[in-house]
Amino acid sequence: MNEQIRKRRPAFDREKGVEIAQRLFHERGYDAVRVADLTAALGIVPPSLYAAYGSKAELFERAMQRYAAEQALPLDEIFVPGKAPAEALTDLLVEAARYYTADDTSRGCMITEGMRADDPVARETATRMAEPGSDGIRNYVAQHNPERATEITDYILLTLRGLSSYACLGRSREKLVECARIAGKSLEQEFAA
Amino acid sequence: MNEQIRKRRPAFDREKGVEIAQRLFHERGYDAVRVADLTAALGIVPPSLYAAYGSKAELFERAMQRYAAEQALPLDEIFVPGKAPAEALTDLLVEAARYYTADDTSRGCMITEGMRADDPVARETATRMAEPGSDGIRNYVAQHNPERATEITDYILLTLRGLSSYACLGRSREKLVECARIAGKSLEQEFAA
DNA sequence: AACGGCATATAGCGGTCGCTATATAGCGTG
DNA sequence: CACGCTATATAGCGACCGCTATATGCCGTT
Repeated sequence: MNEQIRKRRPAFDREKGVEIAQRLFHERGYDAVRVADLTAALGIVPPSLYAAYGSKAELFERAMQRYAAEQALPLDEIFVPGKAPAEALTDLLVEAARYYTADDTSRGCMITEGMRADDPVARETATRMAEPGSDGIRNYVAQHNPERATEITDYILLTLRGLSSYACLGRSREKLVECARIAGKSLEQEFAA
Repeated sequence: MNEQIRKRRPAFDREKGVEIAQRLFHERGYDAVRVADLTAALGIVPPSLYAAYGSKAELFERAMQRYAAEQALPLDEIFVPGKAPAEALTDLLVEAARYYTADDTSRGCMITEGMRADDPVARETATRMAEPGSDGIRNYVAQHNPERATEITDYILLTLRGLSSYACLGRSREKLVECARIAGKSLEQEFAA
């Protein structure tokens, strides 16, 4: 009795799996997502996940690469030449506020929050992936105020962390945008001639 | 052979245990601290911990109460009557920057970071314990700018989150203080008559 | 049609988690 | 001293973790 034969489903879509994993990791954070959550969401069993991606940490890295490629802040569009730097950087903060509240399932910045994971491998991966963004901001700031570039960039990055954390708490988009605007007012003084 | 008798050590100091637990939780966060870490640090075995504190979550609550009582920002000293509100709130941010970098083992604000724990019970406990501080700031702001009290308070709380998160990343006290000062400059405009 | 290789499935490993049933040591009380 | 109570110790529970050894169904190739 109960002679159920083992059904084999067709091969699953690897890239689609990364997309689903990205959503899960972004929604709950690396530590809170279990391998069982991933396999359930992907409709597969653990060996398929490991055969396809190697490990939970490697799947996380692929998910973050996808995130960075698709949902990174468009620095090029925000840092247009000729725009006042204080205005551009305020736009960056406001745009971040909007990105971080794009939907109520994915909260905050996936990379920023990944840097705070308990798992050291995930943390280092996220920290590494955060560098291009930080460098992009630092380079832009240095072009307009080289003497204060480090301080201003730290202030921007710290405010971005505040925005991401606030988003993770479920604070509204309006609240975040308003905070971003207030934070931007400090920049006018920093870039005043 | 190996007839080792069971030695019973004298009763351990409950309050000292809370102090040690506070340091551990503050250093690594609720989720990253295991019961085994706590019992090892306290020099006891699990049943003693559960007999004394009930559970890991209850010990965390007692540790946070101790933290709130001993290491909360001295709002009364910072919000002195007659002081310009922008200056007082900037002092609050700068003082937070100093508190959050008091030593290299306890990073950030224990309550602020507790609100981001994966464990829902710990998260709710921290969220509850954060309310008096938030209310204190909101009340002070409302006394000087009732129309913008919500927005300014959100900005302060968001910046405090940024400071705490930056501290958890190991950023230096100097960096945090400088960020706090820059953040404070927005407040001058908010309170300008 | 026959078959080799691989992606799937079942089942479960070793480890760790928070927590506890049970036994015993030592203190306070008479 | 004798006793009872409580806080300690031993030992381990059940659940879950990330991960994998092994078997088998399916596909592409010939």
